[in-house]
Amino acid sequence: MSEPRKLEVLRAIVEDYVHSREPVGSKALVERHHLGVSSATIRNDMAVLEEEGLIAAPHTSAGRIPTDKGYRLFVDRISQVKPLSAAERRAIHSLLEGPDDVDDILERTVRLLSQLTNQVAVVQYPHSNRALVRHVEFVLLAPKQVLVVLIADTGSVGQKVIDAGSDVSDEALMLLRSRFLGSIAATQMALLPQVLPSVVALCPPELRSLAQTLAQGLQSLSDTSREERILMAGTANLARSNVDFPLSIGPVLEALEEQVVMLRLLSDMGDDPRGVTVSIGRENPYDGLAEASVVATGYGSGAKVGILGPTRMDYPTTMAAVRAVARYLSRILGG
Amino acid sequence: MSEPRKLEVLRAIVEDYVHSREPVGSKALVERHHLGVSSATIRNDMAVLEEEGLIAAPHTSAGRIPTDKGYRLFVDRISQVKPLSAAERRAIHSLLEGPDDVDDILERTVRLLSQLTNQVAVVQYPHSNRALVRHVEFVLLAPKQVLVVLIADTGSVGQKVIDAGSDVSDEALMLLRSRFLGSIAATQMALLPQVLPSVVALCPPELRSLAQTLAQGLQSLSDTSREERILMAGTANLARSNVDFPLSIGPVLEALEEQVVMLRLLSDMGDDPRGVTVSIGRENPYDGLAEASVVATGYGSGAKVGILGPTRMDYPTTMAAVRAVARYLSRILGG
DNA sequence: GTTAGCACTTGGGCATGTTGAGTGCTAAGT
DNA sequence: ACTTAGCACTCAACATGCCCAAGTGCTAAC
Repeated sequence: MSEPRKLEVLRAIVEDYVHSREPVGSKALVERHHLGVSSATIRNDMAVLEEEGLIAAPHTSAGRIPTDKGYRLFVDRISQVKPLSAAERRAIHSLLEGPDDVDDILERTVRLLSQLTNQVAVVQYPHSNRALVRHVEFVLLAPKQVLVVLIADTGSVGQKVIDAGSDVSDEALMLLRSRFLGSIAATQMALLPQVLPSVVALCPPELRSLAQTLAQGLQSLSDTSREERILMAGTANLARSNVDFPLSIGPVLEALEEQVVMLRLLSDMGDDPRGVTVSIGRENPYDGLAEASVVATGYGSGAKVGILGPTRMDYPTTMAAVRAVARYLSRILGG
Repeated sequence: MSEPRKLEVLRAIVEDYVHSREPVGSKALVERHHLGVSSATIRNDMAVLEEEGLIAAPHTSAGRIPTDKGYRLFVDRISQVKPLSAAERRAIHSLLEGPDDVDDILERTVRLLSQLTNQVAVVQYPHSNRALVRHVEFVLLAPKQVLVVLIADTGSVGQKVIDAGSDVSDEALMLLRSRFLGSIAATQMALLPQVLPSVVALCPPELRSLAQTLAQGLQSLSDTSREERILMAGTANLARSNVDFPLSIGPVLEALEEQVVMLRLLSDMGDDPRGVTVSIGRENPYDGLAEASVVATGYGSGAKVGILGPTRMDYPTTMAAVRAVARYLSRILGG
């Protein structure tokens, strides 16, 4: 049996199954695709594919459906990236318009991606490592509570309330503010851990403890606060595309609500900004996603965008959409 | 037939149905509740209840289930508020601990409420009308782009990128910042619309246009930005509590994703902070929620907290949980 | 290596029968 | 004027049996 045809058969099976949601048999296959051979030959090929664990039969006399492994091969070696339609391009383009507010852009991006793919779209807040410190503000909320605000030149604002331990005076805060601002303005966020200690060290002894606490606050804002948040949209698609429920949505919704889970999931995936990464079914580390696939890619300086949907999804189109959106996102945010 | 018993029968039906998820018949009713009469009598009563549109039979020889109208009567006149369990009280109490960061608190609140009720919990960002302006910051991101930051004494931070139209100098921004700050620091957010114009008027003519733009930005931050956002948690409960799917979750998820819909829904409900408001099934203005109920109440100075679940829910317990959470929230946020 | 043909398996659809929960009604009891 | 026992009736849910179509695997011929 010829190797190319075997792959061709697998491709046909995947495509038909994704389209029809029903196990596909040998006869239907030769009808819909003009492979130059008869159904009997296909049957032989399918037997081989089944032996190799690429497809499986739900019961004796039904057609075959792709396994996770089958999808994997399909994605890796067979599928061609589908070009986007003109309408889709236009939709993505319109993202370029409007205000440059990061939150706004992400919000619209995730919405767009979910509409484009009919799946749940997920986007991680962009990494701000390369962003520069633009402004620092300390605001006294209560005698012992200070609001620390860190503003980046990208327009992203981080905030955090910290407990100072003892009473804080407005004057002390003013002084520290100008000290910090003078030392770290226009430095990269990523460098804060190295710069901050020296600022603290230079403070008058009686303010050193407070300065230390504030520095910690700033530092935590620089790395954790934003990057560890995600935004999502399109959860309703889970219910829509699964009218007959091959994918039980309960566990999936749980996973989506646990930002920690999603973040791990995303960061475990490669982040080659040119190619998208696909994680299929049980390849996912999280059990609730055993029947789901994640298609994601990096954008900007390492954050992720992607979608989550049933294993039975149109990978070529989805991958194209994710990739295109990631590109535009990189361009807009100047990653 | 005695009026009190009729109500008693309705209550028994509602309680049993909520518990068992199955139509309840006359015989099962007399067995589980010691109403001092026979099943035949109950049957008569049920016929009356059906005539009045309070209960309905899914098909000829099945038990009855409550209608929206039945639930309504149950909620309004029959049900007793259930006290919370000790564990529940403890869980709510633990909300008091931890940092006073508004976002943090809301996040935890909504999580807690969804666990308490096993429903989808929703909370609206608190109204900041009575909050005072604590700080104002203008940050130049690009030659024509200014980031406007408004910080309240509650620790809430509003941000927005605005387009200045023409190039802006750092000096001009500094000047305007101190002008604005001097005029509006410690004034109520709600008063900004009245105060801001005079600040603009007092600016030097060449800066007036920029000042106007900035003032607009500040004002929009003071009212819209925060109050019109909602936070939710527990969407997975939709799938869990509906294994047999009397409630098709697709439309509900759609509604939940549309913040606008949820906001209208919440604000259309009464906001008596002592009592909770319930909107049952088709009473909801939104079609997708025809099989869902919303239990909500106000907290602080007018924002809402609540839950959304299937019409068939345990109203007394749910209402108790919502009310208790709203009280604590009011207390913490000092509404 | 491919194909036609064929026997075999099996889930799904359908028609039919049975069961049991539940009703509504009537007539008798208090 | 209520309440109740009794009974005939209805109907979803379940079960049973049957047939059919789709699909397979195998074999023998090309």
